[in-house]
Amino acid sequence: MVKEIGSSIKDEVLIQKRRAQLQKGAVNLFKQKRFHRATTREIAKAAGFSIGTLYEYIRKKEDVLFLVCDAIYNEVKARMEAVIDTKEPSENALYQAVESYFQLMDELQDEVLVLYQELKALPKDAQEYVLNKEKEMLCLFEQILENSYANALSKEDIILISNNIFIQGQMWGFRRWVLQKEFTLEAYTLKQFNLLKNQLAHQAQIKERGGV
Amino acid sequence: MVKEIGSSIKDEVLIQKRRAQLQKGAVNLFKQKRFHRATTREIAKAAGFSIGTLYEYIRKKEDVLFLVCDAIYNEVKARMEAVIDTKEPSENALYQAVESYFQLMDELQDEVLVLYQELKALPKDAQEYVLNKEKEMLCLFEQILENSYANALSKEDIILISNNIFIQGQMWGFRRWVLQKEFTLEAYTLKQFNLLKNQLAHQAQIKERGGV
Amino acid sequence: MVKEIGSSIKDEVLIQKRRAQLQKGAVNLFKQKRFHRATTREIAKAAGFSIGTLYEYIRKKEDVLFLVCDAIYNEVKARMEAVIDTKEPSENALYQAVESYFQLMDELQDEVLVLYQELKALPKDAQEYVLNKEKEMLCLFEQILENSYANALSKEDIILISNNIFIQGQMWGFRRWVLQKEFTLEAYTLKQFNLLKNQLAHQAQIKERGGV
Amino acid sequence: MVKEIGSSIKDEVLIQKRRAQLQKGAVNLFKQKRFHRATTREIAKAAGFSIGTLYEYIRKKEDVLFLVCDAIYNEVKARMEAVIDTKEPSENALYQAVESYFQLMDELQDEVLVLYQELKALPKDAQEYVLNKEKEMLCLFEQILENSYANALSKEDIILISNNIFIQGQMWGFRRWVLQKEFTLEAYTLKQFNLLKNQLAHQAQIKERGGV
DNA sequence: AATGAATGAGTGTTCATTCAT
DNA sequence: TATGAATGAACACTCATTCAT
Repeated sequence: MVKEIGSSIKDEVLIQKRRAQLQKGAVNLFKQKRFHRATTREIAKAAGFSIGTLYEYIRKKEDVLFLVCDAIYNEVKARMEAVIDTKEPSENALYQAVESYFQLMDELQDEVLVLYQELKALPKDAQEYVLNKEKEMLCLFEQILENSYANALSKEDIILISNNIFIQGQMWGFRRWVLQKEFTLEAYTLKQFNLLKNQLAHQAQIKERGGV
Repeated sequence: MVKEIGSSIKDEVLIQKRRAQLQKGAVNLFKQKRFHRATTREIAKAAGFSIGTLYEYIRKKEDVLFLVCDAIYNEVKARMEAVIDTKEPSENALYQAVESYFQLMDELQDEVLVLYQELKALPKDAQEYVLNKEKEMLCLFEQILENSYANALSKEDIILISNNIFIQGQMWGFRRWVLQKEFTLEAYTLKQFNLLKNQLAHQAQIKERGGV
Repeated sequence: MVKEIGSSIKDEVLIQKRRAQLQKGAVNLFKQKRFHRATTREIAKAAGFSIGTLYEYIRKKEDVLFLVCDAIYNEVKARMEAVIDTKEPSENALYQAVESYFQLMDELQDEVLVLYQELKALPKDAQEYVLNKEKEMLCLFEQILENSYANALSKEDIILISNNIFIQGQMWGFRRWVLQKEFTLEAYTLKQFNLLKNQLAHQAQIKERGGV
Repeated sequence: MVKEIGSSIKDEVLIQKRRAQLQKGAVNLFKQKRFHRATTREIAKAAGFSIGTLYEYIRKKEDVLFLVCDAIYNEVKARMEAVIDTKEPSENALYQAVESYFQLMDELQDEVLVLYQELKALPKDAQEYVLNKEKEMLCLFEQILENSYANALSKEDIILISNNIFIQGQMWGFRRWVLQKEFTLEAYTLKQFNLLKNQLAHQAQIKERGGV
């Protein structure tokens, strides 16, 4: 599923190049200044071209935001899938997934922050597009949990824990002013994974004994 | 600490009344239409007075947002403190706090959503004001954890777990399209608290044995 | 039938006043500079208010044009009807009508010129509105001809001659660089009416003799 | 008198060919979309070449309009002169001229409509160029009238009647929604010519008798 | 000679804010 | 104290025109 943005430029390769430029410049700009406050002229300038050229590659200001969102999620998904596919489901696989995900959230923290800050400003269809990508990511975690802890966890546990992992990754970037002051990424990853492991271990014990 | 908004009206009681009106109308409006998209005229209308009157009680459009933020955090803090004050520190106290907090996040989910969506649009000093209130809340959880699990948890554990609780509460509202489809608030609270308890239990075991 | 333009101003009397101002200024401006070339800022200035105020009384630039058109046709229609109503159908009545109409076209020549220059730029529904008013005017002439020359003229003659009168009136303004150099309005009216009378006389003779 | 448009192309034959292409495409486009609304890109496309190529054959967008005007008037003049040259001045010659002219106005009605709709948008010098061509046409009618009815008509009559003929021809295209619903071109021509003849006959009678 | 990517001045429109009543 | 008409800076977007290839 790809959203068609539209352009009056004929050279497809050039479009790709310019849009990459644009997306990069835009993220940079949006870090300092939110989408709403950034003018189209500023966006153009940040991308290194004129306002006229900007509008050769997009149709609406909104499209810039979409470009940013799309780039992030594609990156996230690509990286996550690369990690997942190569691993046997196991505690180690879960660790690998969590570590990769947290690592990614660290690297892309600006982009992800931008994405979430602006998501609500996108038109409904673009919002759904992003939420779908998000669902796919949640599914990755759910699958790993399911594969590795099928008999320790209920369906509900899996959903809840996946969500917890998901937002703990984002939290690293969102709440950096608290967390990154107290922890290194490694420490954060290790700590959270330990807490997670404890939960899973405990849930397993409980289930063994036949409790809720 | 109270942010001075400024007003040309002398009657303090009237100011309070009008601002309450304003804040209520604004949240209603912002639920449907983000702050950026809402015009001052719409805000005035939602509050039930004219654009001229609006500007008798605020100085800038931004102030409206600030009013909303302030109202939310005051409410949160008030309720949380009520819980804390009446409880001995214990597992039960933690449960009470978590439950109250989640309950509050459920009740105020629109407001909190609005607050977080717009936080970054506020001027730096207002942002800090909000983040300070947030810190106070985190401290509440930290205190309870400290009081009840002092020898089970390291300082880092406390910080991390407080943060986890904090965002899990917000998650209930932010990710409602996933979570509120799968869980009732009670179930969510119970599940998360159980997972939390398991963590704490496991951490305690570990510490007992003299581990990490 | 009145086209609703829309305004955010509540005082109806003020709206009327401002729109009259606007329409007057706009005609003045459009005499020198066509609608398309005139900027909204220029229009506002010509009307004596700021760009912001302009948009308190219209919704779109187009509305200005509509205001102009509407004012003109209402004026034309009102004046023509005043003349017609008071006259018995007769050669004299026809003369009165033609004279009044030509007189009017002389007085409103700028306005009418503007109207016809810009008519095609109006949205379809506004165009129809104007053409309807035009039809009403044609009918006035047709009625007079019918009443006074019923047995001298065929239906087709009436239509054609009405059209001829109609455009001869407009011609006085449109082709002023030729006609107003050669004739006074009185001379033009007299000449054209004489030519018209001759036609009618001849048609009558023809019909009397029973020919086409 | 030919207006110099300017081109960076050396090959004169190619220039003629491309400009013919351009003029044809432009009329087609302007029928649907007025000059002001048509973009240069659309004009280039309608002519079958790129925007870059368009600007090899014109200097300004305006030039396109000028090209259209020029083509129309040259055609009109050529045809009219063909008629004049081959005819003795007489009532029949007048009929031939009127018929040819009306016929042409029928064939070129789109072009003429475009021309008149946009005339006022042309720069002053181009407007004068067109009005001069118009004057030449009026002169053709004046000459025929003068030659054939010299002693029946005053100079003023000749001017007035020439103008009447002229605009009745244009009227056929301009007011097609009324006239072409009621008449065929032949019927219209015949009717108008009859009315004209009656006028001329009557004027002749009057002059004979020595009146005004 | 032909192309089409790049440019940026210019336009319609919005909306926070002011201020006379 | 309340009103709402007036203001103009600021913005998204367009499009005629240029110029390197």
